[in-house]
Amino acid sequence: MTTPQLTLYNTLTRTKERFVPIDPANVRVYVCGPTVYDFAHIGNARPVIVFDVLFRLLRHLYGADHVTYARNITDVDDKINARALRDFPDLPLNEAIRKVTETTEAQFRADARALGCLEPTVEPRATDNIAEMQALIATLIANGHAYVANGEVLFDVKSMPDYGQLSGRNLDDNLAGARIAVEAHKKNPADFVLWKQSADNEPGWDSPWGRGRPGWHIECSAMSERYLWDEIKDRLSPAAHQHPHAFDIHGGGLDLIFPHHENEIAQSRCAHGTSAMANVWMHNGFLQVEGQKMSKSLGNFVTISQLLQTEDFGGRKWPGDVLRLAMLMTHYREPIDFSVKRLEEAETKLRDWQRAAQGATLAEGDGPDASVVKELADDLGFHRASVALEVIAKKANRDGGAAAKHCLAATLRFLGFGLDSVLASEQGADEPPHLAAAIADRLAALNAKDFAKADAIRAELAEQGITLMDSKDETGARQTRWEIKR
RNA sequence: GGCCACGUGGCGGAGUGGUUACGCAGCGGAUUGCAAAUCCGCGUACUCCGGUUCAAUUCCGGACGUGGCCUCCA
Repeated sequence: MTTPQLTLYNTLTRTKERFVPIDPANVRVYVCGPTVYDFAHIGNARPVIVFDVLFRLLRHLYGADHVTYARNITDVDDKINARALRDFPDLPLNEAIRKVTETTEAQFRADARALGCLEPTVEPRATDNIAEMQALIATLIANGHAYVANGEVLFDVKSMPDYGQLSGRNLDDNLAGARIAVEAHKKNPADFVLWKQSADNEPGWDSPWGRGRPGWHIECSAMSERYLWDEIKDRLSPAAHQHPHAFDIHGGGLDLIFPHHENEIAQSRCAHGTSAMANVWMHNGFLQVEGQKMSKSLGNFVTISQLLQTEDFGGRKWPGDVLRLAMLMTHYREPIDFSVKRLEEAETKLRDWQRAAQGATLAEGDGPDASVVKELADDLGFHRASVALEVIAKKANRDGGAAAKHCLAATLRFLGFGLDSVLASEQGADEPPHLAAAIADRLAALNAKDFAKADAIRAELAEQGITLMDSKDETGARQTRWEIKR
């Protein structure tokens, strides 16, 4: 089997391109992670899931030990401060902030796990990288790309001739919008903050520019530099050293293209004097909820944990991998209208696959089917991959489909799906009490041709959400399997 | 106002310059004591208006519509 060529859509060039890693032995990916001030909502779940699929695919194509995936945790931010003051008014600010960020971060990790996502290779926190940010800022000042004004350090966008490449907009276009507040101390209205002063009651770190805190964009420039270049550069190939500081893929939501990613590029390229921060820029599309923009005021704001743990959405709880499939049913760059119906469809599909894969025993090294990998390798064509999966499932359901069954199970595992999350079976440990006795009674009734009694037992179980499925074994004796809706 | 996506059957969702996936739901059949599960089969679409072409859902232009960014945001 030949390894398929990976193709990815690059926002920078607005085309699908063959993916060529700078160093195939060290494929490097950075994705903007959450700002930990509140529960992650289902919109946040999309990039987490999409880039998890990319991570899994890269590990498959290049080897699990040859991919570094960094996803940051932004734990310094004015929204966090506000939340800390609101929720813990009696605590000292730093302690209150830690409470907010620690609980939110733990919740985020739990959510990501429930969605079937692997942990990234590194999950750096902004507050652990303040020194790196300060060093980067100092370099930008020394290079003439940043200046101090009014107690702030600002990036000078005019100092970068090709600023705006990623978003495809130039500074004059932005000015025409006239929605950028003009601040007198800025040389140019589009100049953005690298470091800002903190009041005594705000979190802050000492710096050459006074006690303050970093701007948002500088965090990602500093952390990607540290974890995708500085700390691993000794292992990188000579070819990689031809392109110092640059890494392979940078991802995030569509909304981050401007200004966040644009500004990251400006900072990193100007600090290091390079022509590219990352070679490929990938952005996932947005989602709406039941046809409307998700917002707190509309009351359709749904968090991941609400979906998993409460009955707020559709009157029931949803398994994490159903949410995962609902998210992946649509290509990652297309918009999604998130709805109960969509979740139900995902669940139906997942249940079919899990039924077809039931009974397979997997070994550790069992990998995905080539047809599925091939579709994913074409710009993460998950939907086409799921069609390939359906083909395998059909084979598995036919007589003598043991090989297909095994292949299906291995592929599901590879894609991050459980094998029984929407299916409870006799193999499961959670058999309801008295079920075995009820089934035995019913079989006895059937053998005595007492269909009325047998059907009564079946109806009673159905009310408990248990579905019975009769079949016959090789000898012609009746067998009963069961499933629970959960 | 500027920039960027998108518009396919009841729903989800691929794809293609000519023969029009796939899934769900629906319908019919096989199987079943009856079901369920499974298998087999069937139907309906390419926003609108121009243009290019022997031929467009697919290419070009325009209109309309939806969403996003331009300010914190996945």
